[in-house]
Amino acid sequence: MSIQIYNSLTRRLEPFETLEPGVVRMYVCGVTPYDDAHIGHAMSAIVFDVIRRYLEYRGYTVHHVVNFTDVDDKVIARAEQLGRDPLQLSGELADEFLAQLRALNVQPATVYPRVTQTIPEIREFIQGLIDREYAYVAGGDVYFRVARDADYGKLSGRSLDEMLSGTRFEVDPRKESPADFALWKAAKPGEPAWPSPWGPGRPGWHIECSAMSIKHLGEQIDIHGGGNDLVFPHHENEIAQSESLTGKPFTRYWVHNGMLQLVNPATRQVEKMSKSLGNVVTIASFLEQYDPDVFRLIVLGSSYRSPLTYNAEIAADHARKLDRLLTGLLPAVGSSEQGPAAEALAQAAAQARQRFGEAMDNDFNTAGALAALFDLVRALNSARDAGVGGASFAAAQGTLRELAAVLGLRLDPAARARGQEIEPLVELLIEVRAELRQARQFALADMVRDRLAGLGITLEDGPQGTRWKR
RNA sequence: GGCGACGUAGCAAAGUGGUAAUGCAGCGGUCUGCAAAACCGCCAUUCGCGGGUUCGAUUCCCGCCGUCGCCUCCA
Repeated sequence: MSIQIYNSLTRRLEPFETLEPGVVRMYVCGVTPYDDAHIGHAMSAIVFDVIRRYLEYRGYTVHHVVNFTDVDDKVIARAEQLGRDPLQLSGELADEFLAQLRALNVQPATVYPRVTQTIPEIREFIQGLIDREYAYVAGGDVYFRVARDADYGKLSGRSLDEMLSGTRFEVDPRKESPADFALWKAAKPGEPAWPSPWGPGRPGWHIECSAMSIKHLGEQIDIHGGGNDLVFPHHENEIAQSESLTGKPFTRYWVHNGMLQLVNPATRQVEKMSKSLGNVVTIASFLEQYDPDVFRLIVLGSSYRSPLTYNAEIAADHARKLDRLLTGLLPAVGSSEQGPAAEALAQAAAQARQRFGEAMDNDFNTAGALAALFDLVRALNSARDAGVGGASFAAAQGTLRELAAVLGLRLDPAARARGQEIEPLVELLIEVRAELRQARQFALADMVRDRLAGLGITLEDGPQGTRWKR
């Protein structure tokens, strides 16, 4: 059975067949680095990391390209706000994001191209579109002529008529049609700009991905990925640009992940992650508190295409889930390598591997794959209790490690009980200590305070009770 | 309003035209000085609501309700 993969373009599950046998060309839209990366960005990166790891597990060689849109309106606006140089800002943030991806155990892409390093190819691309009359110059801008692209709208399921009738905005008079989009934007004073046949300017959004995809992967690729918020207009426009230039189908399989959404645990209402609500969860802040596997487990627990619900409670649940997985890797206590228990374990390991593959073949059903791993964990713990050890036990643990690694889980034993909120624990000790003081058991009470001090936690007794600080 | 997706136990979340994985939480038991961990068992007659197709639907179709994403330049 081959891998089945859901294609957003056809809205169907399709058998996965690559252009070139054994080789996968995969382009994933990365981020526009204009602010700290949050866990929504991490989700997308992990989704495609897992897809890539599984394809490699199945024997494919994967060429994986992830771009940085390091110059665009948002970057420029943010830089102006901060009084900084736009390219310096986006460069720093991009490097920071790469470091965080490493921390999240995301395998490095084959190449991470940036817009600012792809300007010649972008200019060439645009010129090609102009030559073929798919684009026109207007002032210092260049626009894509949507009307000339017969199947425009095929990815997002919109017709040009619909889009035009829905136009509520004032139309730029230089554009032939409101649906046309910018390929090249003339530079305003003070903005980063590159020379071009149409005057100094910078690439529009959309064009860079088409150009980088062709540059690094060729005219046709197997998988193009990104968040489903990119379906329109970004990916629609990429198809228009690429196919108009080459005359060939651009991407075989469009793969889109669902959005991460915050759910307020009290109200059960979905909240937008926004600075004004003060609820942005950055990758950095998550990793301060939890092992990277915890976030990965959250992502793996549901379908990559569905919305992913997140809140602090869910994070804590998944930290316990990781603890559970890790119990499977605790050492054996016995040493029996044969007998019914050892056989049952070997069988459980084989079954886990099979169920894992079946689940992953079915459009990367990571939740199902994970369920297989949990069953293997129970089998391991059972076998350990039954005295199984030695090579038999090690082999089954090896299977667990191997399959977990395909999902990108590190299963680092040091992650156990790490980073949990210490506040309730300290409060508890304070409460116990108050009882001791009440009972005039001062030696014990002082011991609690001294030992906590040794851990870097200071207690301060006052008239209103005990306060603590780190 | 248009296009798309989703709605399954306290929480998270798979899944299938034939009667509901898995994890967390909870409950009972084994083990333990007592706990913890582990192990064994229990925990949705039911899959947003209402119709329809079918011998049979959570799974297919229609409608409704709810949630989310997107709806070009500019913001």
